[in-house]
Amino acid sequence: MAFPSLQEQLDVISANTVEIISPAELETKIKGSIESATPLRVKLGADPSRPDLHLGHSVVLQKLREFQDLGHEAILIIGDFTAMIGDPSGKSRTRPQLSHDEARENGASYFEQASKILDPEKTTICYNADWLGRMSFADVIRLSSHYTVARMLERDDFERRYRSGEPISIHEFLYPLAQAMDSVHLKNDIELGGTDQKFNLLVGRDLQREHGITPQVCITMPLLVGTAGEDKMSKSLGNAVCFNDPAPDMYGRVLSIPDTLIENWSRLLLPHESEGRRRILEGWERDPRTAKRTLAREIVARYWSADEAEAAEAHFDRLFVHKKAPDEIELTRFDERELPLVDLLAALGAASSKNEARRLIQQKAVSIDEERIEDIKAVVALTAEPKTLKAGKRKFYRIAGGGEG
RNA sequence: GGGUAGGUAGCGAAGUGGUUAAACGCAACAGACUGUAAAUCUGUCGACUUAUGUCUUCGGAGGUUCGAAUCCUCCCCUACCCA
Repeated sequence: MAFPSLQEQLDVISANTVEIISPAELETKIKGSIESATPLRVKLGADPSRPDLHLGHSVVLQKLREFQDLGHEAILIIGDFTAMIGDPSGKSRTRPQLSHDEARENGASYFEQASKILDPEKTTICYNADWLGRMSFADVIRLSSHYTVARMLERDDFERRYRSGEPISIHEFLYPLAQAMDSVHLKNDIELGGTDQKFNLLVGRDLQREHGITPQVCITMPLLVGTAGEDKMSKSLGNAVCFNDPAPDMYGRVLSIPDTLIENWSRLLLPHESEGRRRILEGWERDPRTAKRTLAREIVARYWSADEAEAAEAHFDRLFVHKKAPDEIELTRFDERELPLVDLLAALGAASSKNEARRLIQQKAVSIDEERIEDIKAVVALTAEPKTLKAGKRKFYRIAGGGEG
């Protein structure tokens, strides 16, 4: 196929990037690609130990998609080998060591989710256990001799942890090398990653060079800030919007971001040519409410559908703007004819303990059929006719009793 | 192998014999406010009971004491220094 012109490609590729190492090499590679009519091989590593993709992942996936649309080859590497070892880095010490099957399964799930952004037909998937798993201990030692401790400690988080006295396991030093081996194996032209991957990407570059391969160009993308507006988006921080979040949840979560994030999210998460993106960027300062609603609808539409986005918005308005109960709530039927409210809340899962249930009641958070209940000893009559129970702002239940149905 | 400093609730961090279910901060939850939020204010934040009492918690196991997160013994874990 014919590739777009050099300038066209450079414009698309460099949009939203934080750093390109190096722009000159990128240009050379693109030129070569056009001349030889050969697509560039663009690598993106995927961590299968966390198979829940969220909007943060989409920033980099989107960039990979842009490469695909330019006619280049997208290679998704599932790090099944590294996941099998288990990565204790930093806070998540409980990160599980996955079995090979689990890692493959998660990898498949990752690909399925990523297909909401990527063109699955044009995506090559590799599993790095295929080559890393064949290395002998001697191979690993030889590999590790390419890098020094001092250079490893250049990495931001290693340096920080070392200085603050947090443990760093030896094998963590091997992760960048393992990832770099992927680049040596694939002989890819470009590697994408978030800014937190910069060090790892550079190791790949070095290692390729030492193996006599033209070093990859490293492209880093910004890390998306999470819904709370502070830290980067991450599942464990609870500030993520996941690809698989139900449409109404997704809509609500996007709508709850601070106004200051509207512009950044729109730039990073909506396709360039999108009409909504243009409207938001033009008008968000004047009317943040409308802009944010547009943003939320666009995002939901992308992962679900336009119809579901509309429905999610209607649902949200009903619940939070008009403070009404949602249309459809699952009905829970009890055998008893009456139950203490406290027990009821615990049984429904609205509270994790009876103590917590009492607290909710005392805090005026519980109502039945729009009627607030403040007595912690209240007993609820369970009739055949369902009642609507509300606990807090967003927990709704429909309850009914009487075994006779 | 030797030494030093540590391991306290989801996280961070006080507390070194009793009035400590354990200060304080963050997170979380609820209420008020609002365009959803954020910010702010108020409150809650081990469990069971609802009355104010019981039970379980301060790395683990024992022990001393009327009484221990706090003292003793052994063990496990982490960081740093020396070898």
